[in-house]
Amino acid sequence: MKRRGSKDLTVTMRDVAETSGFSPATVSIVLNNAPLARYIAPATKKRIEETAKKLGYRPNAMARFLRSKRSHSVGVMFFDILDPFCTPVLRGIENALYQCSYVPIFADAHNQRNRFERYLEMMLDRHVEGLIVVANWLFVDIQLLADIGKRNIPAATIGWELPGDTVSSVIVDNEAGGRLALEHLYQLGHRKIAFIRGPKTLIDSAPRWRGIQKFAQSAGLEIDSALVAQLPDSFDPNSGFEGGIRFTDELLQKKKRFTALVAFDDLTALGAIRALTKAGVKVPEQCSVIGFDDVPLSALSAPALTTIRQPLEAMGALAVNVVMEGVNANLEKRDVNIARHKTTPELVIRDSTRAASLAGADD
Amino acid sequence: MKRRGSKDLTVTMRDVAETSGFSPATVSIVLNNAPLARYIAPATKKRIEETAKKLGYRPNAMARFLRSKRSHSVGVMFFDILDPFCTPVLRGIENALYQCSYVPIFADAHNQRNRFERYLEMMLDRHVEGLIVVANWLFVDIQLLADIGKRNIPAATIGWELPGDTVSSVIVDNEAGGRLALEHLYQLGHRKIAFIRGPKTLIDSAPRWRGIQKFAQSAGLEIDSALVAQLPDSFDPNSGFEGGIRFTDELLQKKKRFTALVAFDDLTALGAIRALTKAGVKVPEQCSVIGFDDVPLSALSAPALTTIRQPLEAMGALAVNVVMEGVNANLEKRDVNIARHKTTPELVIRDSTRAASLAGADD
DNA sequence: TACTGCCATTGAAACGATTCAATGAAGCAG
DNA sequence: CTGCTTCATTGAATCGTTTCAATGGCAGTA
Repeated sequence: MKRRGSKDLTVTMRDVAETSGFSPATVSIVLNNAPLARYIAPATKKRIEETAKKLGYRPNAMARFLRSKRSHSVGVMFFDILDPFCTPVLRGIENALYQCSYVPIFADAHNQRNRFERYLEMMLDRHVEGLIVVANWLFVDIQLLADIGKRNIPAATIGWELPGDTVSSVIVDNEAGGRLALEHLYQLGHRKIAFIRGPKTLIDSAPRWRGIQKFAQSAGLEIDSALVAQLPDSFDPNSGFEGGIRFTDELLQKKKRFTALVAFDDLTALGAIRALTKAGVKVPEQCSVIGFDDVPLSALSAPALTTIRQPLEAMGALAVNVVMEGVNANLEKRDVNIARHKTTPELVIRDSTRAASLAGADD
Repeated sequence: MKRRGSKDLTVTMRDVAETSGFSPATVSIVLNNAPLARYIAPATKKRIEETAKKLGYRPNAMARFLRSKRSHSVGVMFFDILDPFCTPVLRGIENALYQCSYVPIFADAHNQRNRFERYLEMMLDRHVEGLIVVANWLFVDIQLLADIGKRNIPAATIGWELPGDTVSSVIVDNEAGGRLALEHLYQLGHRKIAFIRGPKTLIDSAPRWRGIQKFAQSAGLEIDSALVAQLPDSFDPNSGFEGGIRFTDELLQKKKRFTALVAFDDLTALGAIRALTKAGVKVPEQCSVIGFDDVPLSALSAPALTTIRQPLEAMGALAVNVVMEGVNANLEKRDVNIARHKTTPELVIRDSTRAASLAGADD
């Protein structure tokens, strides 16, 4: 006795085969439209497809994966999903994967190395076909590279680059962004400008600052080092906000005049605005503030934040494309060549910046 | 010829068996600590475990799932991940699943019914052991219930209740929250209070309003219907913000005096604040505003938002517990009884509310 | 008639685990 | 010495597919 276990309501491929009068092999070939399907008689195809539909047959993904060694899933690892940076990226990834009928296996490392490794293991065990790592904080070393590279699973990082040639990456052109930010303020007539630089270990910090410096130089603008602060390293995604408050306070206490402030990112900018407002400095009337990233809440803050936009959703989608390209290359035994994408940042003007000439009497 | 395919670096259970000198059966029993492991000699166990480790054996999840019919994964479906409500919930779910070594399969319906159904199908195909649906917008009907109920996959909804007795739910006590909000303003001395109610189709709207009404009645407070607005139905998660602006504008145009405003949720509150500020009404000096949810950005807004907090992260974790309870019940052939949790909201006082007596001269 | 090639279909071997019934070896009572 | 337990291990079936090589029928060519 094979089936007939009355209560078992899962209909298997064998069921379809038996009811349609063909063999499981034929059913498989037809339903997957495998190469051999060229030879199958149209009538047969039709009968099989109909019975499959009639019985409500759904292939068992696990059996299929086991045999074909394709899991149709991609690991998606975040370093800290609470960082507002991540949500649009997640959306972009999810959407792109959905287009390919791939499923995301979601993981959040909570900025903890062991958690990251544990998840990595779980994903490898599940034979994800690709891996996407969203990391704004520099953190992981060569180990990831080794694990992933060896099993040649196509991988891509977002917001972060890895040395070596085994992992693709999608990042924004931070230098261009830094330039854009300062250029905007400069064109508004600001000359006394304060800066809050990013944490040293954060990979974005240096290029953004470089962009700023380069523009300053080319415009003949002098950067007053007394007006430059730097955020400390931290894993708390809200630390930028606190830092923005703290360093703006310090800046204000120096009694050095400035009419504009470039913040490392949006959260920092929001903190800066909070501090300025509390100190009685009106934004943007008395001081312009510009952020970086354009995280979702920046449009909602008061005043709405002028910022340098990263195309976060598009970056998520791009990473998926890169990974899927790798998957297909593997499949067709082609060589996988990794990609390094640098997306273009965009100035988004809202209400936190204003022309310097209109800025009220200062101090 | 069996193995020795030189390049195949996956080590299988058979490899462990051969190298350790025992049979695959024994290896399986030892490595899973199956019931029969009681009878296995300690020396054998040790040898097997050691060779497994030495060879770097990792069980093939798919083979395991196929045979054992357990996927160790849970579907996690959001109606719109861009809603800031979702992020902390996701974190809570992820964290709780991680504790059980379960993996979340992430899906985002984008508020689209067909997308929801498609994802549901994908999850069923993958034999997720449980399902969690995070929905703030009422949307899906009996179909979900049928699909899930029939295959008796334990399911739980967050932020939303389903009729019937097949799906568990975790929601906040909206009525208590509504009461809390109004009570706070009342105790601050506010008597002329405006309200922006939630969209009709949204399940939270009615109970929150009921809580408000009940408190008003018990306190002898009169609700001026001219000061009550209602958000329209919409799927855009940011519509609350726009709505907050629009209806506050309308309220202001009526020239009816009010010293406080209860917004349906935080985004609405932020919109209201934006509109008030633009109209020259200072928050909280001239008008207090209270929100609902305590989404992450509420702490960062200017002024920081006083709100009714939903324990979002805890709710996510709770849903996981409920589902895992169901999974275990199924496993032990026990009856699965669904749960309906109602969590307690909490007043979070920040900077957007202030005592009415201190409110400046009005109009 | 025999050989070749194409068409349509299928048998059976994987894929890598889990699990149950079976086996053999001891230990012990009668 | 036989029969019964308990202990330690294993053979073989199974989960539901995919896929390769094989099969037999049929038409066309020599």
